[in-house]
Amino acid sequence: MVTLAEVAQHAGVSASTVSYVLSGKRTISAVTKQRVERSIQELGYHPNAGARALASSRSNIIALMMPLRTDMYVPVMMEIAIAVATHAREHGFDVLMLTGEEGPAAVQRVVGSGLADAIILMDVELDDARLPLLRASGRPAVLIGLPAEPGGLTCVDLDFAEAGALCATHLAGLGHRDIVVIGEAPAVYERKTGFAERTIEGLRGRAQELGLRVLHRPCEGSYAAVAGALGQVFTERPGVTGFVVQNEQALEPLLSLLRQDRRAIPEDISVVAVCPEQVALQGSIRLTSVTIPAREMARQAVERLVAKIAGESQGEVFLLEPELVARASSGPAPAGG
Amino acid sequence: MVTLAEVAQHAGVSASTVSYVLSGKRTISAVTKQRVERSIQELGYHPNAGARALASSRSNIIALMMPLRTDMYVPVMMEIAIAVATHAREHGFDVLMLTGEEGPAAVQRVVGSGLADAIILMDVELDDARLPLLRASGRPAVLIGLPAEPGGLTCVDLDFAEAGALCATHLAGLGHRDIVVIGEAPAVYERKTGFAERTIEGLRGRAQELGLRVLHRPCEGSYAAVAGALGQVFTERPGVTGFVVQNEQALEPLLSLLRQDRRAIPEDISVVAVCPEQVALQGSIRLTSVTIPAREMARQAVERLVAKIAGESQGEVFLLEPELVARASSGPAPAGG
DNA sequence: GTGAAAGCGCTAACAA
DNA sequence: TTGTTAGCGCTTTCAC
Repeated sequence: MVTLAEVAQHAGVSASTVSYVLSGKRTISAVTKQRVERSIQELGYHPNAGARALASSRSNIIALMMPLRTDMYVPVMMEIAIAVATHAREHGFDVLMLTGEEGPAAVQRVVGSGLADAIILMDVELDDARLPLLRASGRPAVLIGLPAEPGGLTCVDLDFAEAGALCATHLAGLGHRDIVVIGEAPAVYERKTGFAERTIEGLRGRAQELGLRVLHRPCEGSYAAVAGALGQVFTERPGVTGFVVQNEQALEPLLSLLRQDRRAIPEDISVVAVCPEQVALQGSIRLTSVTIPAREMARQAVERLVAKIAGESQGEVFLLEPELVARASSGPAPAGG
Repeated sequence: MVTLAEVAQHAGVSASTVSYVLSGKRTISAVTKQRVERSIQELGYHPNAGARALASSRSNIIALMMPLRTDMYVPVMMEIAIAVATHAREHGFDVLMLTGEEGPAAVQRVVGSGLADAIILMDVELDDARLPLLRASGRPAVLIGLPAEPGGLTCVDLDFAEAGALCATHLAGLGHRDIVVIGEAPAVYERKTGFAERTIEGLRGRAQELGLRVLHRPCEGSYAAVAGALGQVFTERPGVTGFVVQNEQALEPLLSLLRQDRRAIPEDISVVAVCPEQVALQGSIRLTSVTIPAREMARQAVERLVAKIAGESQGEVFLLEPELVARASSGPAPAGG
């Protein structure tokens, strides 16, 4: 293994000079710099991560804590994780992947040991057990999601209330009066992550202003569950003309069932989805949707975190402005109402 | 920050004793051990990861290199990643997530710096640029996937050839004579990851033995692409009665289109999928399938890697035996042929 | 069964 | 602009 000392010797300079060439924390003459860089090349030197972390008390690692449930919401999570890793690298950080299984203790472990300089928490619950530990640790942290009490922590999330409101506005603008929301699985609401609730609240508020009638149905993503929900919905609300769907898994079953039921989209029924753009585009019909900007959330989370590590930022809540893109799945409410 | 020295002082023992209590690498009297453990508790001590890595030249970190493409094959990748992290923790390792963007250089970086003790590579291509670097580094590594030249490297993968063969056997056993394979997107074949090719080869070989006629169609996962492929297929092979699908995305569109086409499953058409179990179970019909055992692959990869880190294992190829589970989507070939 | 002490490879004062 | 040096907190050999 090549060490900094060997590089120094090979280049005929002191160890600190090599270190400073690497870090750029002090001005080095062009010649010296070149000599050192050449030696680094020739010897194939890689700074030892452990030694560096010990001496500088910075590991240049960000911990990313994933959700507890593997099955849920998967594409978004994956997209966020990859984007976090990518942006972290741009700032010289690597990403340590923590799963939920270890529980809140994982926070203490990686932070207490100095393994990670900072943490990003995904899938934050309203009253998340990890938050007290995080606050106590004093380490920089960013939450992707919005707990009930952000108090001092930095949060990045989509403004789901506004997302819901946008759906209501869009459908109302097209003349719909009676709409149904197919929501996430009941388990999601039970876990109290908040985003699903915020969506429906925002939607309900706007619906009231606009005189829309709303029925909300949490629903599993399986074909059978969607079929069941749909059956009930059409019984309870025969006049429904608009669907808002916040449940990736339920989307294809829903479209498929409506088709079987000879209800044309968007002529008879309009559908608006809250989902990642990719999902809105890949199905049997291009869906009008409010995009969940996974990458942008990841980017912001990393930027905020890096700023905090550098001591340049305080706890704040950043809600991304949602955008509704009208595509082929929504249109004017049918005349007969 | 609490250090080992402080714990030692608090417990009235030497630093090395505390270290040995922690590592268990030498016998300690019960009393001493208890005293030390109490001090650790009381002071809230966490061993410093950097110092530990420096002194022991072991980081207790495994690097997991994800695929280059975010969009492809996502649920399986996510499942593997989570399972790798979980099993790694069981062996005291954390997992560093590397994305493909950094390219093969990432291998050198994490391994050269001692950041990671070992690497797991996902989404391995037949002629993967990372492999020479990996071999040169001499670090323990496990590939999930099977390159053209494993030479000395440990590989874990599903025996896709056998998976393909199982599909042929199953359909032949039900009396089908004319089958179509809906494969992965052309891009997957172009990338030469090999698994898709191995499947079709295994299937073709068995099909020949059993007198099956086979048409293979790579296909994008979009609804439109599947519709196009299906149209062609029924023109070229009007007598087809069996489909084998190795393309998660294409599954729902296919089922939906067959339904629209008034072809009943399994009465008119049998469908066998190669996919994760979850995918086979969640759709509109429970699919006969060969399971892609993501978790098992992850588990094996970690076990092999840990063995290699401990110096107990050499390079070997482990192909997991596939299993076909007959469910509702396959049945006897229709009588009329 | 326990302690003393020499590093591990690097960073960052302090000096020049 | 560069060099000298004292640690960073831990592991592990050597000694008892």
